Amino acid sequence: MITIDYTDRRPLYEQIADKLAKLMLSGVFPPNEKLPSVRSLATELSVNPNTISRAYSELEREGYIYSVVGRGSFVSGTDAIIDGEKAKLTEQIQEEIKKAVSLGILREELEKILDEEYKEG
Amino acid sequence: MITIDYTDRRPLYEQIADKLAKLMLSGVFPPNEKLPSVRSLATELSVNPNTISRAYSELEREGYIYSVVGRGSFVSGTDAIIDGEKAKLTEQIQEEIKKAVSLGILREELEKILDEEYKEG
DNA sequence: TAAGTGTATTAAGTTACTTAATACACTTAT
DNA sequence: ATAAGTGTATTAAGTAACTTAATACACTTA
Repeated sequence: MITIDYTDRRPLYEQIADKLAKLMLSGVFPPNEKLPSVRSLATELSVNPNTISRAYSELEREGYIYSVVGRGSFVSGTDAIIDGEKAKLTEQIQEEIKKAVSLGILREELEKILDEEYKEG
Repeated sequence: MITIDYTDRRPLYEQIADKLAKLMLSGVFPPNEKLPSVRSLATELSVNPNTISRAYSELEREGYIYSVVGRGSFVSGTDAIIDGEKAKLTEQIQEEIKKAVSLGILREELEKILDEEYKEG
């Protein structure tokens, strides 16, 4: 479900939180769905439970999930926020692509990046 | 000339290299201009000379500057600087596209932006 | 009651970054 | 020639964030 990329410079908890967020946004974990328990996900990823706990804390702080002692962690509905972020990010990307064009970066270069990032991962 | 932002999560050498790069691109340091010496900039920023040395090494690796023992460090020609800037912008775009993917933005949306910006004319 | 849940604490280990103190070979100015 | 200034390299030590490890607690569920 999640694979850890050890070439990634970011801390594990951040990387795991990001991938979980992506899974939630892609619908693998719909709103109110129960996430894997801290201990089970730690075992699955061969990582310390504290690391998962921190990843979940970050996700909770960002509004993606909510956790209840004794019950588990659950996906919260964040669709409105996400739509806003999408629009903002899209504008940002367009600005950077404008800079790329003026610097003479070829479209093929950017297509190559799209191939990488939209590969599955 | 340069101020250090201690809320920035990146390492000092990277932050300093970035700001120097921007100064070069904005023309504050024209091609072939002599940069501050490792020791003087270290003193000015209250930072260890090794940290400046590493920042300069990064800039040299990226083609922004060239260094000569006994003489100093100098801004490279415009072409080299632009190459460095291209590399940096490409990295930035890749980061944003990563975010786009995790937000569920479809590839087609980004292709549409590319169509707009790379339209001939 | 037993097992599973999130959360908290303390300790130890790891890694990258940073500082510090030197040293070297070289260039420039005196 | 001498002194000062240059980039670069090395070794050591310190710092901070991250990670692992071992427990413990309060709670919920089967």
